[in-house]
Amino acid sequence: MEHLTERQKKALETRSKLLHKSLELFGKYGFEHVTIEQITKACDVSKGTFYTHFPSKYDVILEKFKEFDTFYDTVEKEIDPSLSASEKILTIYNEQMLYIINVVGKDVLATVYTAAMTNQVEEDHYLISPQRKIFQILNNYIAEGVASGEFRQDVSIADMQSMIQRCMRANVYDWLIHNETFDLVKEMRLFTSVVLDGLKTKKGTSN
Amino acid sequence: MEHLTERQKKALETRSKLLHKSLELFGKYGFEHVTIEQITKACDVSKGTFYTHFPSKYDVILEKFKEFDTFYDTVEKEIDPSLSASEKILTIYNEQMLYIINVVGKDVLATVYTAAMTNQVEEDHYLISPQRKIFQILNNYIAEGVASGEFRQDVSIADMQSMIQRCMRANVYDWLIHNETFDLVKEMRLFTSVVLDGLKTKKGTSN
DNA sequence: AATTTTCAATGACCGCAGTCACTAACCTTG
DNA sequence: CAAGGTTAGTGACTGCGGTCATTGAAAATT
Repeated sequence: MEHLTERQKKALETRSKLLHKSLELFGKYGFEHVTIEQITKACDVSKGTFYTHFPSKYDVILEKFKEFDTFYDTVEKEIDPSLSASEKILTIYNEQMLYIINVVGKDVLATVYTAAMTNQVEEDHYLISPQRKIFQILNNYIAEGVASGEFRQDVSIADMQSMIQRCMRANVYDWLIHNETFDLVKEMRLFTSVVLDGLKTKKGTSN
Repeated sequence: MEHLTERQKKALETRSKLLHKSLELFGKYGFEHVTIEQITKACDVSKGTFYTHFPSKYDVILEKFKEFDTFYDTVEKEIDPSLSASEKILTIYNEQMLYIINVVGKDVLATVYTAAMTNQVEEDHYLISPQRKIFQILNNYIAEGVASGEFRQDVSIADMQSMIQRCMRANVYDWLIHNETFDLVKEMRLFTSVVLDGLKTKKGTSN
């Protein structure tokens, strides 16, 4: 599987050319406004060739999106381990939102968020896959917060994890539908701290 | 504007025929699997006629969605005024989720939630329009809760309103992407009560 | 070296949402 | 009531995502 034939090398080259040209054009004109023919013409291949390398136009975006996730490897290391669980969660979400705004962009996100609803695959969408580094990091922080007594004991860890993840999607989704007039970093911070507050051990009366 | 000519009456009839047949077919086969030609053929009109009455296939769904909103008129009246603001909010969300599951359905919702992201209209999408009855009701409850001291004073009413609305979209969105394995009523209740908890006046120490 | 197999690449083709120049029935106006 | 204007309705057409039978050159087999 290491030694590729001449033909396979050529094919990988074609694939990579298509991938890069697609992303370049999506970035320039927006996902919806780029046609497959535009991409393939710019790469001097036929339309069908695109589909020998990608199942659909959308899969190119998904590939990029997955690539973005490597970002979290670096982020985790830069977080001060002495912070409380909630502070760690707020910090990582802060970094994530900045990354989304400055690197990922609305176009890619809207495409992924749409596909997660529409693609009626049997298995769950990558967007909510537990494989994603960001979720693994978050889940550790939450488990940490529960263990240290920072968070409530009467809600299961799994429930907390899904709520805190949902928290993120809630803000990103709202950011996508509120074109402008929405400071994603600020809104995420406010909303998430309210949720984290609700998940913290009560010092006063409960209910 | 009250007396319609024969032609206008005929046109309204055609429109209504198209609307009902569309919804019937969408309900039977799913939005994506129904073509405009199927609809128009079933109504004995030409394809173009559909577009003299609706800007797009999606607008039929939106119309139905708006119609669903009349549901909240009845709900409001059935809510016990002596309940606390948070209990009122939880109750109305409970009713809304049941209604979504049993009447509105995933297909309609996924279409609306997708369009809210994709349709690059200047103005905001109906989904988040302050005109919606459900938001007016919610906003009253929230204002009530702030006035009565149930909710924190250090977060603006507008911020609370948008957070509580976001809370709903968060759960509905997650329900749409977690095909099955998701009890919308239960999840909504859990998540919303955490958020409401975070918004309540602290009895103990604060941070 | 000759043959068979494999598979990346091709482009005509399909299905469907949406468009638009055109028609004719109906409505208004003098 | 005739002439002119309005508009619901028409269907061929466009654009685009995606498909698939076919091709030919490279790879494997003999």
